[in-house]
Amino acid sequence: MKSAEKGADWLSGSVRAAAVERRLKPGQALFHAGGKTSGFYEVVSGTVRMVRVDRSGREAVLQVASAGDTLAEASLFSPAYHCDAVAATEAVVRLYPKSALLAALEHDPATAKAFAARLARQVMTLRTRLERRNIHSARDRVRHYLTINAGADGATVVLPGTLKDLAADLGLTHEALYRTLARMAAEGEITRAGTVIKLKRAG
Amino acid sequence: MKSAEKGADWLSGSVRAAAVERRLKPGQALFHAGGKTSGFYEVVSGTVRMVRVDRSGREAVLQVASAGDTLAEASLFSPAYHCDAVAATEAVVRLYPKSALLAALEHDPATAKAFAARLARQVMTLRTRLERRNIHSARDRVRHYLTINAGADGATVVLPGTLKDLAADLGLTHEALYRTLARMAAEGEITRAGTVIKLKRAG
DNA sequence: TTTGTCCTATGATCTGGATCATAGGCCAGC
DNA sequence: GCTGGCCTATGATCCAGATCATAGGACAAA
Repeated sequence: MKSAEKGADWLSGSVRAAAVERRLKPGQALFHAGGKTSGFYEVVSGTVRMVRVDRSGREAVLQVASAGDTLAEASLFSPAYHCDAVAATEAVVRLYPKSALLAALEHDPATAKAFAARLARQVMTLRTRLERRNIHSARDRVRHYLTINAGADGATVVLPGTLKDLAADLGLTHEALYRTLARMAAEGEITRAGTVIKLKRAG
Repeated sequence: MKSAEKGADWLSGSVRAAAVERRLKPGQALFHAGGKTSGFYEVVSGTVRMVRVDRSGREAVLQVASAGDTLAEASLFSPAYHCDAVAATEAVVRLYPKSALLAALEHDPATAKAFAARLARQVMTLRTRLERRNIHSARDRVRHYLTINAGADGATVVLPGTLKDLAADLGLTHEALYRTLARMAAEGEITRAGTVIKLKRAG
């Protein structure tokens, strides 16, 4: 593969070829609210925070993007950014220029379809994650996660990261998650070997 | 069923013209996991629940769609549904046939762009709502909401629904929200007249 | 007018998860 | 081998928000 063709494999080669990488120091801004949009970004490494600041100086975090995440997709369809993006750590981002992607959307139906498909899938998983946060009990939240992420056998879940990562994803402290998993295992609802969890029959 | 050109104004006329309405009784299924996908839906009235059931019979809700919401967008890019959709109440839904939308994506760049734009905006707001749920304190959650939803003056928020609706959106009980708003008003952080809230200078 | 429903509101109590503290295991780098 | 950092794990305590209860007001239907 050509070096230029790294990153998001759901984008067509021409769009990926137009991508530009940029290195950021902690605290350095990627763009500011009101600035002219130049495209959307993919985080290669580090983390970037999107922040909205109101007149009274209060800040509100809209998103924290880590390696692999994309950000500011909506800016493709708007002339100006509507929030600030600031590197929270040393970070590398890849810019996919607006013009390249919009041109692809116009002239290349396959790319348009792939782009829409990715966004639709993101909407789906975000809705699911949000729905999970409506569950109060830690145990039911874990059940929800396991049920939805069970593999082809409908019972086995291989965690994509550490238990701490999962705890953050579930909106629990890691302590609460450890305890919950321990209890579920003790009561026979699951069996566990490291980050591989198997759901057992209910009842 | 009449296919008047109502509903989703972000879709081209030709797609809207192809829409089909369907009326559901409580408990009636809209589609089942594994079934061939026929398109995506918009809820006209009532509420529809998307549910995933695992081998052991456990259920997990993926989404609860109410009037105005859309569902199963991702099914456009997949041959089979991956969950069940069941009406939770008497409901009316509008089906946008897969073929019509996919054809539009291929041949009509404007529609493709509008569709992608809508999805991108949804991704953005969902990410923001999810981020908000990471905030533990009720007060900070309300602040986050107000800051992000402040109008052009950066201070005034007109709620789109009732306080109960807002409480649900924030992931709080209505009692907790009432108390939090009362305290914020008492301490001069906000002023409130019904569902119109004004942010005051930060303390 | 009366009844019923729903939103708003606030008091009293309870609890599950957050927080704080401690410790063992594992691995990378020195 | 030793050290430091991080993940895993569990105990003790605390507290914000959930839950339960009660009540006034707005509004629609009967």
